[in-house]
Amino acid sequence: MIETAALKMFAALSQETRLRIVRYLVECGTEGASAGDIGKTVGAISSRASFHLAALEQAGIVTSERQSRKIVYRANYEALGALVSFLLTDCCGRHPLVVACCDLGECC
Amino acid sequence: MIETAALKMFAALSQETRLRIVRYLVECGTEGASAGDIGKTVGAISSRASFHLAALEQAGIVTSERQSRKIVYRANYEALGALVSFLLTDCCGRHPLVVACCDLGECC
DNA sequence: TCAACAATTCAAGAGATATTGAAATATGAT
DNA sequence: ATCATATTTCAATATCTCTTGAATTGTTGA
Repeated sequence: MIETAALKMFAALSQETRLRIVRYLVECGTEGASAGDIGKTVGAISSRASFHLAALEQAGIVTSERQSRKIVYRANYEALGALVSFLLTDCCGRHPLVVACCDLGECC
Repeated sequence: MIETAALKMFAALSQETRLRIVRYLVECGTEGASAGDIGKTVGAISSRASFHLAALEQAGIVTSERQSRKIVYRANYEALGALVSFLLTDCCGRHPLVVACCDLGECC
């Protein structure tokens, strides 16, 4: 993962509404959820939900697909995994204290 | 880790200069580095380095300690570990795809 | 076609963030 | 005391981000 991509992802996750969206979509799994559904869940009017969903998609954290009238959003697990990897490896050099603190066991 | 703390840390890491500072300080280990040293390393004039170091300290990502004339900054490995944990567990629910993508082996 | 539903786009305003250079503070050496 | 070093603080400016409500686009069903 390139630094600029990580910066965009961190920026995307640094906003309350967007972080809630991500957590909700991770729960939703491969089914995903529609923009309207997401907006209701996180308490955002349509334009606001749309704004933040666009930001998340721009950052590569979610994907979107039109399904008839609705647009279904899904978490991009690969991207999230890459970000965890970036943070753990590229930023923290898999430092023992970091590994210990995040309960990763002995394998890391 | 509480959500607001994670939001602050993500915001702190979403800025190029600050991300560079963090990566440098992680390399420096327990010795840490002075503000001037950090500024030169990441290419920032003193006031800018100071501004970003304050932001990182505010977010809990680094600590500071005066040593005679210099102020030594150090990476807060516990906080970074907690953030990795938050991202992996609270945000991604340790989803198999995420775990796989970030090369965490079988233990997670 | 027309009405409804779902979502995005747009414009405007408020607020936050980043950069710079100058001034201020703190420490140590002569 | 005075000076040099190290860092922070401040003011001004520019830019980016977020929110809202209204207008627009796209899709489906009567």
